This record gives sequence, C-alpha cells and structure tokens, in this order.
Amino acid sequence: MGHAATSGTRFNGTNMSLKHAILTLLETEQGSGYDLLKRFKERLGFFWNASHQQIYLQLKKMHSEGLIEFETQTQQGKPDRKVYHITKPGHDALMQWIETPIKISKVNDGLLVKLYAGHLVDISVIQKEIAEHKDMHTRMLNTFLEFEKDFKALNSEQKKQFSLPYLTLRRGILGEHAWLQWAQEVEEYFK
Amino acid sequence: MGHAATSGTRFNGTNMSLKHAILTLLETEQGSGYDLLKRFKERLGFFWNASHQQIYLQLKKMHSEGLIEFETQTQQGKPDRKVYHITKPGHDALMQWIETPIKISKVNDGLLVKLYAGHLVDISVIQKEIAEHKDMHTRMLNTFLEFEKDFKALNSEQKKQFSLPYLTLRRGILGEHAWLQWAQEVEEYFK
DNA sequence: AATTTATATGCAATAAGTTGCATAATTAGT
DNA sequence: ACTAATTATGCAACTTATTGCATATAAATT
Repeated sequence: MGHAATSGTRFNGTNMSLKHAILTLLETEQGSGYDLLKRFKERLGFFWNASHQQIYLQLKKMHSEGLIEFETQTQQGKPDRKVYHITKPGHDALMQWIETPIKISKVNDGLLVKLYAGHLVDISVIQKEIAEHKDMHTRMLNTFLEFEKDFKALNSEQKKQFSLPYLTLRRGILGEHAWLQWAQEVEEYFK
Repeated sequence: MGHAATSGTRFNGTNMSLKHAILTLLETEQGSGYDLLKRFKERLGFFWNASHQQIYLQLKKMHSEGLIEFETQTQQGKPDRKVYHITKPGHDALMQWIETPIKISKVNDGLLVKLYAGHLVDISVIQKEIAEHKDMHTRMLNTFLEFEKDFKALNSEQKKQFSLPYLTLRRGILGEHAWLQWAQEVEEYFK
C-alpha cells in the first residue's frame, strides 16, 4: 500500500488556455466567432471543447490584449460578422506558448465517481448510465473513423499536409477504443 | 466531409462537481480536509484530481449548505483537525446526484493543440514534449499496475468488496495504455 | 403557412479551478 | 544543529468555464 497516484511532477508547467487553441486556429485562417465554433467542433472536437459563449468572450478579451484584430463585415440582412485575424503579438504569444512546457491534462470524470460510489444504489442505475455513455462514445468513435476514412482517401501529398491533425485524430480514435474496451470489461463484470 | 465531432446530445445532463466526489468519500468514512486530499491522491487519482485549496474551500461551502458537519479535534501541538462527516441532507444530495444523468467528461488537451500547431515550429520541440509526457504517463501506468497487483493479491471476499474501485482502476490502466500506444504511433511517424 | 435549424452575436450571474501567499508544528534525514 | 518533508489549515486574487438569457435573420423542412 501507499503508492500515490498523483505525485511529484504531475502538475507542473504553464497552464493551457482556450486562448492558444484560438490563436492556433486563427494562425492558419482568419474567421469569425461562429467560424471558430465550427472549427472547434469539426477539427478539434476530439481534444478540445468550447462553447460559443466561451469563444466570443475569449475573442473579446484577446482583442483587448492586442493578440487579434477584426474587420466588421456588414452582410445583407444577416447580423454583422466580426472577422478576426491574428496579429504579430498574437503570433509571438502563440510561439512562446508552444515552446513552454505544458501540464498533463487533468482528468475529472464524474461517471467514475458514480461507479466508485455504486454500492450505495442499485447497480442497474450505474449500468444504465454506463450504457448511455457507451452509446455516445460509440457515436464519437464512428465519427472519428469517418474522418480517418477521408484522410486515407487523400493522395500522399495531401496526407503529408494533414499529418499533424491526423495524429491528433488518432489520439481520439485510440482514446475512444480504450473507453469502449473498458465499458466491455465493466459489462462483463456485471453479467 | 462535414461530420462534426461534437454533435447532438454530447453535453447533456447535470454537471458533476467536486462536491459529490467529496460526499462519496465522506459517505464511507469521515475525515479532515487533509485526509480527503490524501484519499483523492491515493484512491481517486486516476479519475479525479483536486488541490488542497479546492478541497478546503469546498468543505467550507458544503458545511454552510448543511451537507456536512465537523468536530474539531484539538491535538497536542499540531494544528486543529476538523473532522467532517456527512449529514442526512448530504447523503440525500449524493443519492439524488447518482440517479441524475451526468455529462460525458470534457476533454481539453493542450498537448494536442501543440501537435496540431506543430507545423509552426521545429518538430523536435513537440517531440521532446511528447517524450516528457510519455514519461509521466509511464510512471502513472506503473503506479496503477502496482495498485492492480495489490488488488489481485486479495482473497475473493476482499476482491468482491473492492470490485467497484477496481473497475475505476481498470479505466486508468486502459486509458494510460491507450495514451502510450498513441505516443508510440507518433514516435514512429516522426522517425 | 408554420416550424425548425442554422447563422450570428453577445451579456450577466454563477460555479469551478489556479496561483500565490501565509502560518505552524512534527518528523525524518543529513 | 540544520534542513527538508510531512502534517494541517486557510485567504485573496484571478482565470476559466457553465448556465441561462436575449436578439435577429435566412434557409430548409413539414
């Protein structure tokens, strides 16, 4: 007994923030808050999640800090679009962040707290919830596998171009596989 | 193209909070803030992380809400211990939480943002950081495997008693395995 | 014709988590 | 004797994230 799971250097380094994820997206291509929201969902969904409120608020803050600028596009009928682009200070801040060690990402999983406390209730309550989560994870895995199929259909030059995003996609795929494998172990334990 | 990773029912249900993790721990056994900190590290470390500041603050809040009570143990020399125990309202709140659907846990991994943005810097910067994270994950996996060894050495009655915590441990083990497998893929890609 | 979904943006209040500081005694190691 | 680690608690300031509300148009569906 007595080996602590969280020990030593586990939480060192600079904190990650939404800010740098946004800078990364704007570095490649300018866009509005709504554009960024879509990019988060479509391109970073397997390793970063952000709500529209969070994004709009962060953009406002980053603008006040001079990391980004915007041009207002008055559209026919539709609400105005603020198209943000990264500035030199924004680019520098991103570069500096990339070179600074980052913390290991924190895990806080409520479902496992429930499982841990499962003796307090009829275990079917927990089983049911795990089954629901399993559905969600299965859907996510399938989405990720679709992305992978798209990637594999590319020619070798395009593959090279998208290799880094692809590696992040692999993280999503392997992570979901592991989750589902675990869920199966749990199911087998309970049956 | 166009399959969104985050879609539909991904973020529904009640939010998990530190509160219920603490209630879960106090449900089994009373303890001080420091005791709880240790229990988080030793027993929930693979699925929940909390700092001492967070725990003390949360305990104060939960006490003001009537979910927990404490008795002050004046010790010889050492600072006073506030030994908290769960109350009836606290137990009820925990039970209600367990039966309420929980959100899928959010993933926000800064390391993957860096990898995604890896084209902006010399890739060795990213490789080096991934290698460091790999060390941390390896250490964590080894810690988890020690726990598993302890569990497997138990007799069948004890095994039954600790089966739910063991299943949460399995999540940690499978998760770390998946992480390391991914890191290997990344390394192989870059070599 | 009516409803829903998507586009497009934002504020306010609250909750949750981090960082840095502060105190104070005991125990273990050098 | 000195130093470091462990035990034990907490405040204050700040950052980050969530929840709920609010507005308004266009396009697609029923």
